[in-house]
Amino acid sequence: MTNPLIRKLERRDFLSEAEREVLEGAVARVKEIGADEDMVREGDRPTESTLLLEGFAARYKILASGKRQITAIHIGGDFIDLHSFLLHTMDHSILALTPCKIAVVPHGTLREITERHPHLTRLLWLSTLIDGAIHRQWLVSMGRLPALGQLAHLLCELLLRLQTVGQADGNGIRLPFTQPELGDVLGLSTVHVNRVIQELRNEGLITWRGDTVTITDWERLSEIAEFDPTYLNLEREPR
Amino acid sequence: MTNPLIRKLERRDFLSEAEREVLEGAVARVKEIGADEDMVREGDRPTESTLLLEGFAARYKILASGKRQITAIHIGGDFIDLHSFLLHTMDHSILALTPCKIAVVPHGTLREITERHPHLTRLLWLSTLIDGAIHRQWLVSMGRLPALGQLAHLLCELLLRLQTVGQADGNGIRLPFTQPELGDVLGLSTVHVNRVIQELRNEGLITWRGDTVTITDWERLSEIAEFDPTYLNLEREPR
DNA sequence: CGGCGCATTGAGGGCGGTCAATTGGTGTGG
DNA sequence: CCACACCAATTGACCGCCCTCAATGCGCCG
Repeated sequence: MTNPLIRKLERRDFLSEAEREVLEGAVARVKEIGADEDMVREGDRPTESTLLLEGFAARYKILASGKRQITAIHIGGDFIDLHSFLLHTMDHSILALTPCKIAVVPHGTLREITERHPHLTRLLWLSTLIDGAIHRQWLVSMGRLPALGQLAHLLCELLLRLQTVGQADGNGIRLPFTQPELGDVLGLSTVHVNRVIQELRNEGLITWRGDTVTITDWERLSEIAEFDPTYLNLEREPR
Repeated sequence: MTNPLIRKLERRDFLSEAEREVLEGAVARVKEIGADEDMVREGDRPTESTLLLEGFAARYKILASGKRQITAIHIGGDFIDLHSFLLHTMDHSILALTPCKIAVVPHGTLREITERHPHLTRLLWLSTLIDGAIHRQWLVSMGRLPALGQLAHLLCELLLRLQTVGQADGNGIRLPFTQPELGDVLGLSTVHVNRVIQELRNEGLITWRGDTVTITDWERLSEIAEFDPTYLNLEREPR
């Protein structure tokens, strides 16, 4: 199996054979994580970073009220806590939403990459910049879109991101999120998430059976979401 | 005047004399921008990045409804669109909230830094990671805090960030934002921003005269905000 | 002096929250 | 094998935070 990070980076730039080998060689070991298990916890100071190979993971913070806000959803190919390489102390936790397979990369290896492989370093940097661009887009959706548009936007984004790593089936994707989890992503209550999902269904924009979501009317869905994929940086060009 | 970026980075790590010189030398020229002027526009493909020396700037997107969401506030020392070095196409615009003095750094110079100065590269990368951490915190505030807590959190954050670059006067800061602008930051209406400010005032937590805000009760303000500065990465340690 | 945008205040309405109950699927222990 | 617990999905009733609309006063600038 090809490392999905390589697939993700090659969607944005060209990797040399040597660079691919460095990436493959950076993996110290592969680990399995159970669903609902924390991979990293707030306050930790990890000495290695984890690359998500399979499964879904989420960054989150818990508030004093017990409420939870999920700030990112990660899929195969995402270098989940590459951040901790430079940020050191985790200011949030990361949770496996499904059983996950992860590759572990020691921070020492990452440091060596920054010392010896400038182009590869730029691409790793790029992947964290794309994370930042996604954060900004979520801020826009949360701040200024009604709940319906916000959910529509999330679905548009996830379809494109999953397509990028070959995990979409046409306009259908496997989305193993519960409605309470979706509420924590969107900053909404479970009840309201349920109603908004039904509205998208009733309008004929999506079908949602079990954990499989199919976008049946991309045109109208992306219009409701005011979706513009620029922020996902899907252009392949030298970086 | 010392480059405030150097001050910002030295708050997080130690720079060598050579590195300081590289940073100083990276500036191609210094420019002045008028208040309310766009520094970069959505869709642009800049060939240079801008470092904010003095003033306040904001990243924002405009929606179909005409609504605006500000996704970041930048202060002196922030390398505003360092992102464009790797992201290439701007997916949002950047606005000068006040008259600004900026330093222009060509992308070619940044590329050379990544080729020759790995440690400095890591620190520039770090500064974009801190931006990302701030985005995540804003997501938490927007999603799960009531308006009062959200505003309180913004004030706590800005006080610490301005202190870091020596722009605070004790617990007082100069905040040249209008209430409509604040609304676009917080995702609230102007009317509600006004009411929430008054509540903070009436509770004796802050004073707000002209564009000078003083935090008179940090204890209670940070409690309302559930403020934890970890995400700002104010620790000085090797990166 | 007149125009414009910001700060402020009041009135009324709606989007989304809370509380609560029902249904159904799943896992567990008696 | 069933009783029971637990959680996700769904629905209804009601509530409240925050929005919209509107008006007033004020400061700044042409």
